[in-house]
Amino acid sequence: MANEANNFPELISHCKEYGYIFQSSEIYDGLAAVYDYGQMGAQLKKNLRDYWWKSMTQLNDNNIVGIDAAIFMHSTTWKASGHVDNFSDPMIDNKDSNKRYRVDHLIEGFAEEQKAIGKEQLAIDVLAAMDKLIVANDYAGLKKLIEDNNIKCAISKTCNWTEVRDFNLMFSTQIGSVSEESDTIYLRPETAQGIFVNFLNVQKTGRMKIPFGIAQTGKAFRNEIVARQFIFRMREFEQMEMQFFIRPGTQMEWYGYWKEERKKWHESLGIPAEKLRFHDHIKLAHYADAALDIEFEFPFGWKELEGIHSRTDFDLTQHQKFSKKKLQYFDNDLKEDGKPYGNYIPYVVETSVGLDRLFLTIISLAYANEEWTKEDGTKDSRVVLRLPAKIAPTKLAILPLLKKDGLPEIARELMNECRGSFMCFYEEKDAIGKRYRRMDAIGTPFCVTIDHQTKEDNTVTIRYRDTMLQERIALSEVKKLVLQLIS
RNA sequence: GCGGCAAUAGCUCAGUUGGUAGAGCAUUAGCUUCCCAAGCUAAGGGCCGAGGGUUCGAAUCCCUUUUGCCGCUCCA
Repeated sequence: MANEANNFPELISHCKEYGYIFQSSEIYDGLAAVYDYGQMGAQLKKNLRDYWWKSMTQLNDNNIVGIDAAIFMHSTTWKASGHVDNFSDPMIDNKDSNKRYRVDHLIEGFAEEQKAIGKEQLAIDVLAAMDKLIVANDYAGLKKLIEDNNIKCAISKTCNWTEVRDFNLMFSTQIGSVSEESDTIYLRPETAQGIFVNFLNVQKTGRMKIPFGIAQTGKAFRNEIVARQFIFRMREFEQMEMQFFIRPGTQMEWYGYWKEERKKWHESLGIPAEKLRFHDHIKLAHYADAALDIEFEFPFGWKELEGIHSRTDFDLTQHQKFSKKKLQYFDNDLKEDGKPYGNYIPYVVETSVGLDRLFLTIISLAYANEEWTKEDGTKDSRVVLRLPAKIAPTKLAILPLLKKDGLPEIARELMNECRGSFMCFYEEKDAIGKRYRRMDAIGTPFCVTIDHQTKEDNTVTIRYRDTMLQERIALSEVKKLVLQLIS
């Protein structure tokens, strides 16, 4: 039935055609790796976000509260987190070997070689020129310096270089007066730091007792050099993450707990277990003592959907150091020896999902271009989005069979009854079959049709998207039934 | 970033050796229609991704650029 072949380009067209996703600034030829969500997409994305938020906070047994921190943060935040220092060096690529070098390392290496063969003055001159250019941020000058001295790639032995580029992943801007260095601020490259800097605020004002979690959804920004595959890797994206604060030494236990818990959550959205897998990180980031990805099999391969990281006390320790404010917790629970655990900086286990990636996961699973043979032997087909009813943008389409004989009036009445409880769509144009197909294409799980019989016995036809089956139910039961089916 | 392919209406595409754009579907208005699109009538919609060049004349040839997909690379 469904297309087994790679239907990714088809899915991208469908997303555009039915108002799910548009390229940003499309009338100006677009902006690379930035996308807008349309009228359907925005609602689906909101439903996914709400579903996550509710299951993390309202329905969770583990004492989790939500916050909404600003995108702008004090610039010292990113010094503390390591984002500034680890990624601010100009880089250059060799086009033949595809090897990437830090520009200063490349030139220093050349100077060492010159020194070794006795050309000390040249080495000194080159290094002096480099220092001047780096201070001036003169990237074109650096490239010229490399070319003028015929500095070669160690692998390809060629001098075929790209432009010199700054590989810092953070976007920067100015706040207030634009002239002073200290006014440079960054668009957050991750939402996590907004939680860490608020750790004590939340713990104290919420009287939170360890273990507890702080959840947050929000935009983050990364100036990716290569950003591709539709909405999978975007320069502006939305994260849904939760930092779970725990007693030191218990991190592996909680890491294991959240790993399983989060996989189950994805399965609760109808993602088949065989399309999900864990991928343990071998090379760990500077902040983690254990890390894994929950991967999904996207149309273009297995890729990260969510990250689970045991971040130790790295972040809170760093913020304590840079802010000179104590970020510790007093644990009154008693140890085996009868004394309280006392003061400590909590350890953290993080769960972090990309909302846009979850969106892509859900919609790529839902999309199907189906064909079948009818009883009379003719072919029939439809394009359908089998979105789970609980997150579908529109839940119910209300369709008068004809736009006369008082049928629209009954339909409008039902619309008014239901629209306060869930998203409804009213349509009286075109043949009923055509309207069903349109609802299939945007993923509406239920359609209710009002016909002449409705006027006689107050019953309607409800038609199910996935099975295409219909049944007759009481008009008065519609709202109750749909509410039950979308919960 | 490197390499490959591509860009014509909302979508899928056609456009012959260069002669100032077409189709199907979709959309809108109306008719028809008592439950699964592709009946009827009419209408709207594109200066061919953008800029420059060659030419009497460019969607078509050349250059630059933007955007997308694929492979490699990258992803603290």
